[in-house]
Amino acid sequence: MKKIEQRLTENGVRPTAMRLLIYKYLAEKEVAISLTDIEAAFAKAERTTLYRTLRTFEEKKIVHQIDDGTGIQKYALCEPGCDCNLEQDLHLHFHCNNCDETVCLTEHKIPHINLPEGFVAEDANLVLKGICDKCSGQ
Amino acid sequence: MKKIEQRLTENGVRPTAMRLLIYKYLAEKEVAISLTDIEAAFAKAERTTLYRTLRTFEEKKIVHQIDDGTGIQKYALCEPGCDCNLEQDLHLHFHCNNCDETVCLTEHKIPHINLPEGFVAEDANLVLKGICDKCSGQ
DNA sequence: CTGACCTATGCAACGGAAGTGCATTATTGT
DNA sequence: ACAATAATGCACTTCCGTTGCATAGGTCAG
Repeated sequence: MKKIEQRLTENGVRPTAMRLLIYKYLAEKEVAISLTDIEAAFAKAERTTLYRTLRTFEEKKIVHQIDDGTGIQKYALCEPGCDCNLEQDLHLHFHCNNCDETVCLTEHKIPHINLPEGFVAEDANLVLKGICDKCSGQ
Repeated sequence: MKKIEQRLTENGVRPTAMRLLIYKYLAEKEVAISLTDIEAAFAKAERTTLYRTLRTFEEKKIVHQIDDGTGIQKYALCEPGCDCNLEQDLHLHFHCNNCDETVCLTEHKIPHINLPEGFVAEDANLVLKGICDKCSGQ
C-alpha cells in the first residue's frame, strides 16, 4: 500500500483513501476496467468520485484509456515509466467476444503504417476481437 | 438511381424511397457518417427509420460500421464485393482531430498480428488519429 | 493551534446516443 | 382486391458520460 501511495504522489496525485483503493483494484484485475465495473466493486462510493478519479489518473499518466469497440470507456494501469502518447508505447488490446473482457497486450506494439501523402498520424488504436486464452482453453 | 436500386435488391434490401436517399447520401459523402449526420441531412425523416435503415444496410453488407474512437457509431459504404468480415477486407480508418471526420483508407489493410498462444482473432479494428490531407494542406 | 485556502467528495441533474414496443402505413404476391 | 409481410413513425427507456454546486477534509501560513 505504501508503494501505491508513493506511485500516486510521484505522479502528482494526492493519495486519498478512495484513490488508493481504486488503484489497488486496478492493479489486481488484469483486464481493462470500466466505470461501471468499479462502481459495482465499491458500492458505497459515488459514481462521480470514481469517474473523476479515473480522469485524474488518466491526466497524470497513471492509467490509460482503452476504447475496445464496446462503446464503453475502459481503463488499465500504465506500465511504470511509459508515456502513453509516444508511438513506441502504443500497444494493442484484445477484446474477447466470449467473456467480454479486454486485455492489454503490452508486448505487442502497433506496427508502423505508411499513410498516404498529407496524412499525419498522432495516435493509433488497434483492437483485435475474438476468443481469449482463458476462453479458448475450455 | 437505378444502379442504387439494383445494388439494394441484389443484397436483399427492398429499395424504398428513404433507403435510396440514404444510400445516395452515403455515396456522395466520402467520409464515415453518423446517425446524427443523416438525421441532420434529412430533417423530415424519423430517427428510428434512419437507425433501422443503417442497421439493415449493415446486416446486408451494404455498409460497414466504423468505431473511430469518438464513441459515436459511424457507417460507410462497403466496396462492391467486399466481405467486411474477412481479414483480407479489413482496412484501417483515419480520424482527423482537426475537422473531426473519419475516412476509410481502403487501400491500407490491417497488418496481420501474431498473437500469444490461446488467442484467436476474429476481427480487428485499427484507427489512426491525426491530421488528414485536407487539413494539413492548409 | 487556527483560520484561510485548496482539493476531494457527494448529490442532483442534464444530455447525447443507442435501442425497443407498438400502432400505422406501404408493398408484395396470390 | 385482399391477406400477409415489411417499413415507417411515434413515444419511451436505458445507459453512460459529464457538469454545477454545495459540503467535507486535508494542507499550509501565520
